Amino acid sequence: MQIATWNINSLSVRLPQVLGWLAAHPVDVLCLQELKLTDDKFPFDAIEAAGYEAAAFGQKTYNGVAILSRAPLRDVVRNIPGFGDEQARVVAATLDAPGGPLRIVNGYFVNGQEPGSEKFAYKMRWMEALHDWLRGELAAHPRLALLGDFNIAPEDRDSYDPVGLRETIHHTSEERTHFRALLALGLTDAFRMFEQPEKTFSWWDYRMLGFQKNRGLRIDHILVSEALKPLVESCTVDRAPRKNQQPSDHAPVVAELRG
DNA sequence: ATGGCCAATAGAATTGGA
Repeated sequence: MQIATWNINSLSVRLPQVLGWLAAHPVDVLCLQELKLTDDKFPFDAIEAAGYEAAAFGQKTYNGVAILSRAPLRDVVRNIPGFGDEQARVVAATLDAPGGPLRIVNGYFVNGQEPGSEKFAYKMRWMEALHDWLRGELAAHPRLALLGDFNIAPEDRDSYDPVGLRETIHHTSEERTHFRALLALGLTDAFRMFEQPEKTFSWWDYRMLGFQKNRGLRIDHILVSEALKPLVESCTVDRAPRKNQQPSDHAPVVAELRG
């Protein structure tokens, strides 16, 4: 089976591209971020017609996440329990898969704007809360995958300019420490389980011909638990949708799980 | 000179993204 994540930067604008991509890549699970719409405007009918159930958690203008799944979803959690958050950034759900129940956690991590800013402090608090909540989630659901837009380039090789951008947003030591703390829970970056082309990224700035020059970052990730790790057969970035007319600035990341 | 684009809101300029 295949699980995927894609920050689509407005579902209203990108719904046709999402449906088109799903038609060509009928993944079992697709986690979306930056819906930028409220749940009453979520296109449940079009998603259902494409063969998917959706657990949506949106808000007006900003943020918003959803899990699309071919199998029914249950035990849906919206945002991090106990962490009061005005912003819709997390949705989690369980589905039945060949090897047993699969827990999907979809996160739209805080951008953080600039180190030292209030938004950066919020990013740190948010990641600490996510980390602490995930410890229990992993204990309750050994077969767990954390997918989403992490807004962190975990290592220098995940950035087009690691020297020029050292300690800037997405590259700071603090952010990378938080990323490693997630790994220390027993999660593995599925992308790095395999040989990958140099300079593989998942986001490119709309400005400055970012995509054409491959000036990008790898900030969208799929992390898998110890129980899932032996089942991962591949993990790739699909650059093709970034070439669409009116593209999202992010590309989908897809992992193949055996079974 | 450190930007240039894109989306939402509103109905022009601002906020946020990364």
